[in-house]
Amino acid sequence: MNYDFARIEKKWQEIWEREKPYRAENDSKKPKFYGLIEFPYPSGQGLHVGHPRPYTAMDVITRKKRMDGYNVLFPIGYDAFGLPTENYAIKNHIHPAVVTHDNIANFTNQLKMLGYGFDWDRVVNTSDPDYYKWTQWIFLQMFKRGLAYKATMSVNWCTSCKVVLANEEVVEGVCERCGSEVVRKEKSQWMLAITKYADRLIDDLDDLDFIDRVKTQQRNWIGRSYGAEVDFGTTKGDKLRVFTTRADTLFGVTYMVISPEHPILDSWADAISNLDEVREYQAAAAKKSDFERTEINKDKTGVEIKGVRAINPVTGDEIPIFISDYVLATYGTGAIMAVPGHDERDWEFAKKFNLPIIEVVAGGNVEEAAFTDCDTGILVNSGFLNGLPVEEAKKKIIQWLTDKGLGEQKVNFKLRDWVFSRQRYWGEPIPLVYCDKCGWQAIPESELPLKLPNVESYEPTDDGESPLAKMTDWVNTTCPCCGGPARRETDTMPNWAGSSWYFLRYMDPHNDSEAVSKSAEEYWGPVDWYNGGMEHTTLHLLYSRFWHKFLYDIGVVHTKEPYAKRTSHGMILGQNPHYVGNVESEAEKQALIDKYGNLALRPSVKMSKSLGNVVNPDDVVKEFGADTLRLYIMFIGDFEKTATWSSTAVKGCKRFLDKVWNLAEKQIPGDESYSAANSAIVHRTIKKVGEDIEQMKFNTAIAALMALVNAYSDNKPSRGDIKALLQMLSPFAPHIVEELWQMQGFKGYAAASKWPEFDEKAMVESERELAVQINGKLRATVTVPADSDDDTVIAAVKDNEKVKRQIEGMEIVKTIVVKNRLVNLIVKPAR
RNA sequence: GCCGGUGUGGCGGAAUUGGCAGACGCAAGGGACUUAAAAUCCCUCGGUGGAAACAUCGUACGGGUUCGACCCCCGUCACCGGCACCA
Repeated sequence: MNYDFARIEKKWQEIWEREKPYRAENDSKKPKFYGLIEFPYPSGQGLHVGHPRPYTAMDVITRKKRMDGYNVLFPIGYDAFGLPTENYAIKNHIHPAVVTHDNIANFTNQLKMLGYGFDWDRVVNTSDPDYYKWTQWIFLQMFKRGLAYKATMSVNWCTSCKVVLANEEVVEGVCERCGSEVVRKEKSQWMLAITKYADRLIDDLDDLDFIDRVKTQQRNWIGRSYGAEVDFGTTKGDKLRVFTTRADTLFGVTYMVISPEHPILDSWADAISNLDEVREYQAAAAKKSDFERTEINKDKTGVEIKGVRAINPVTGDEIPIFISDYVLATYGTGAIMAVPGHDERDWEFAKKFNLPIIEVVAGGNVEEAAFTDCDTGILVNSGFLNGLPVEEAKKKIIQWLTDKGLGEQKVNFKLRDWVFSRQRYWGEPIPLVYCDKCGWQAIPESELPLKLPNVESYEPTDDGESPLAKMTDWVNTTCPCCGGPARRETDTMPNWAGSSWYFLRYMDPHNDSEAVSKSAEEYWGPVDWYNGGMEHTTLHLLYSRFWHKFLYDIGVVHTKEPYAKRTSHGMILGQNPHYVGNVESEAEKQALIDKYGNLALRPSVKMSKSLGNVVNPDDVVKEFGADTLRLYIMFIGDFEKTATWSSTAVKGCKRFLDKVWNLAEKQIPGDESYSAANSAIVHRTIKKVGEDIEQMKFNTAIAALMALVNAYSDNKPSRGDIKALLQMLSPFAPHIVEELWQMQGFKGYAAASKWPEFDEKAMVESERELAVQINGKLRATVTVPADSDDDTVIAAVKDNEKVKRQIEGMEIVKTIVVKNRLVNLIVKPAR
């Protein structure tokens, strides 16, 4: 019979709403467990089927933890500031706060419909003044300690959003959100000095339980390299400083390259004989976007600076200087020493401009290619470094340079400071004012929150001013320092601000005197397990680690790191309607390839409206119920890998729940012990499901539950057998389980019951079937009592008819016995 | 180019980490029940040969180590993700 999921799910959701069984207690004696998921951006489209994957996973984990006796914090909230809402508001002339409110209401309904065990009393909303008061407060603390500073610099500018972007928000030269072209623009911006934390952000990864690909990506993004800065002399008599990781190759420098933006060029202007040519190259480089400059990296361009030459500090040789846009102004010193023999880019440039190539590290052929191996190379043609391996030569030359005052050891990072202002309306106002006399000043903390004023129009201006700039009443204020006239900052914070500390607010969400109380933070922190998307690795995850480290430094939090453990889920893809595998005839296939190109070759693709392959969770719940959706999304495949939604495969999970219903809908009499026939598999399943949940192997946990139910179909389950099944199923399918739990007459919530225990001894069957191999090939199986000793096993094997036939006339030269598993007989023909 | 990952039936995926490859599920085929369909239940389901017993091949490809390899080592190919002139 098919169970009435619609009635049952509604019934239990109402009960949970009323009785709040998932509430976390702030003053509990129990051990705590804080499980976190990335809170959603409340978009107008509502929840899509990608959301339930990480949510259900952490719901299952936290439900299991509750059954293990933990005081669990599993919160939810909304990352509510952001551009899509603002753009929608502009288009439809509705206040973004109203749009946000409606979207949140919709999300809340959808999340409740899926039966998640969130603590609904702790919901946070980043656009709520009671929340962003503390976002502003944290920013002010950074400002007061010099970590927030204003700088005029070349920034990424999205031509469509009309807003600056952080480096992390530019993907392949286009805007991460809207996909429009990103150009460079000179603007005065608030910056956060994340680079001051670069070392700690790398080093502290070592002690964290993050999956490796997250650690690796963060390390690569921060991009620490150890090297040296070296001063080269010039014929102008000044110095040109470079950064290099290969100071050992100093004797091999045959020319230098500086970036087109390098400031030293201006001071050389009167000495440069080909100044027009140089200026022309600079102008051409300035016009290109970063993307264009890196896109054409196959063909290097450059201009020699005639009239000024550099002097190699170790050889005293005069060498030419070039400008080229392959040298970045923003990394190192904006100038490099070129060692074409041992650097691929320099080699390429030297070949093109016919510059000399000197071998200073033996081991390759520098006429054919740059030799860059640091592990095997030995220094040659390098004076006092000759004969040394690369690493030793590096140390020796850096010491030499330091002693002579020509250079020093230096660490460089790819990571840039975080561009923190946005020229948009729907974000946290930056709580600073500018006074002509006193400069930038923080507003008094008593004036927080600095609320967003209502504006007539949210349209950003083409010249890159925030819509707030038009609100002169709001902008004009008095200086908190001298009392004179001052103007408010009109840029707002990026949407990454509110999410950089939200996990702390969940610990103490209603506190109006502190961001989070000391006692709440000391009890709940750090987050024990944080699951989220890989796309946030170098954005939210890095930013929030930075903020947390700052809060640690000023004594707000007691741990160096916000998250003890980080895991990540794979995306849910949709079926590709244009996939060539869906059609039979060759002509149709070719037509699809002609029409859609590479797209036609993929069986599954990202869900999108234009492809019409979007799966709406509401529809799935309506047809199969929330429990089936939850179960299927966990069963769909390896949690870490991308998976493709299959509307037919969902049915299998519904059938499984129907089977469970049919087994348990009638009250089973008796005590709560396991039946003799099922005892072993029940114990095994308890072990398997428990361990699999801990390791996020949800698909095999569910497979084990299905196998258990199949066993119950063969051997009628006892009351105890059913109880164990319901308890193990409870984290995955809480509605049907509570209904059956109640019908069986068990007390309280199944979700509040204690996770069943297993006994290793009870797990093994009394008899074991062993594989019998002859010369490594499977030939038979024998059944022996469990844990039989080798002699018993061998005797049983030799007694087996099939084995007898196989070893007829053979001599057994070796016997391998693997306890409770297999026997391998190595035989050869008897002489 | 560099870093990380993946490759197993028609499909999603298992395999106690070196010990019976294909658990569990989907799809498919056959049967039962039904006036019929749905639902449900039973059987089959990697390839080849064979009524069958059984034999033989089989975890991207080529080699190696081992009594034994999806798993370890060497090489090759393909795909996915991240970074990408970072000196």
